[in-house]
Amino acid sequence: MISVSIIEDDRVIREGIERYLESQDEFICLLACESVEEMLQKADESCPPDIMLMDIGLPGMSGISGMKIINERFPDISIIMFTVHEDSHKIFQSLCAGASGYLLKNTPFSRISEAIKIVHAGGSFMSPQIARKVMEFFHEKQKLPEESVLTDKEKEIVLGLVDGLSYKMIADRSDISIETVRSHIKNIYKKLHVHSKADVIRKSLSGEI
Amino acid sequence: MISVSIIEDDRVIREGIERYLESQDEFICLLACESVEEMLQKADESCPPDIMLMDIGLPGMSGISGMKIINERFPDISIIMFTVHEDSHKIFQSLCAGASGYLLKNTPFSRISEAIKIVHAGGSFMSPQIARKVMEFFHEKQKLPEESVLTDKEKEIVLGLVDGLSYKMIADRSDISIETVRSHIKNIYKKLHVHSKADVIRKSLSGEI
DNA sequence: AACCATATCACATAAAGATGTTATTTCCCA
DNA sequence: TGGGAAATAACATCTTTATGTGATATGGTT
Repeated sequence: MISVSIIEDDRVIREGIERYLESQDEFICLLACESVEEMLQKADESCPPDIMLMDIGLPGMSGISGMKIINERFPDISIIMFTVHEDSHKIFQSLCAGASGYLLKNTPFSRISEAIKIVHAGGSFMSPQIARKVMEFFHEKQKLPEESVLTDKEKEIVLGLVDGLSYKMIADRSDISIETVRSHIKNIYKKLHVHSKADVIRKSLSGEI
Repeated sequence: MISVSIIEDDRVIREGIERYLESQDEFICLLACESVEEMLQKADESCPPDIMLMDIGLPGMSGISGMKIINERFPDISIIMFTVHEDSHKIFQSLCAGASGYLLKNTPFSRISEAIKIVHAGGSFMSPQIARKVMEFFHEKQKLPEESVLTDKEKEIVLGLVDGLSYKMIADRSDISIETVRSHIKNIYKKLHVHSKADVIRKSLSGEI
């Protein structure tokens, strides 16, 4: 018998899952709340669930913040995120915060119960779209040997941008005119196919340049 | 109809999978080889399979080296690693080399065909034990939880900046006015003692926020 | 009830950035 | 030896940022 608690603000979804799990012999649904706050208030410290199924986009405290708290207070609970978010940031935030599973909301009930069983058995489950993003995260690490297309001068300018300098400051530091800095930056943008300083900084810091 | 090729040195396993796939209407098995070298020699350049199922521990060239070559020569093939290895190093090597799926050899046929279908549809699949290791990789990343001075909303804005969005785009994404974005950013700058987007991006990417 | 942090929005303005066009000089190499 | 990057620079123009001042609404704290 696997005990499960649910945090999900959409009543229809919450009660749907609750009823589905209750209809299965192998599950018992301890609590179904609509916010982390409610869960924290109602949770029975002496009898935590095996699995917590929680939404990310919750009223009040976000699921990601909530997960950290729940993980601290109940370290034995395995948490499965349950969300519409396919946004990479959210996914990696969730994984870093300690999720043991990541399900998209379009997942059928049968799959949800399967994921719960997998996680309870010590495995992890991600919806295929999520798994794809996670795998792509690793793939990118691989395409480092991309020799920079930038010239030495251009790299020097990029370093200035990364250091947070303005065009004027870069010009002073390299002892060239601000117009030359502009010129270099225009070329850098063309070569990297970007249109803002932010993109250059991000690419540079993530090792893409 | 999904076309599949197999590289697996164990004849029993190889032919077992081949026969199973051929018995299903939705699959066609193009090639079943016992080494990367054999595959490379026999492969029909004009008609690559949709999916390549390959072992890691192969005679001659390893599956990981082979995957890199296959990925280069046939960039459209999605590769599913199929192995007994639960060794983290092998897993991450495979993911970095471009795998789209990772199945343990104890996976039942029905699950294998399911994984192939998922990958063919653009998702990814990992056996639960593998998914667990991948997730644990991220958990470790969460070392020192330095509490940010920023509010959730402010963090949301910061993410927008890091993504290279303009104020206008951030406003649209968060469904607030650009004036509110300005307002948040002013507060963020004050809290972080910075005076430019570049500084925020750098701090954020280097984990200072 | 008064207070404070948060989130929202507006107006204003100076500074910085993005982008196009054009031009000169130097140095390499085919 | 002439063509082509690379570095330098100027001018123009439009967009985006940075920053101040101020206002309203909400929710929690004291």
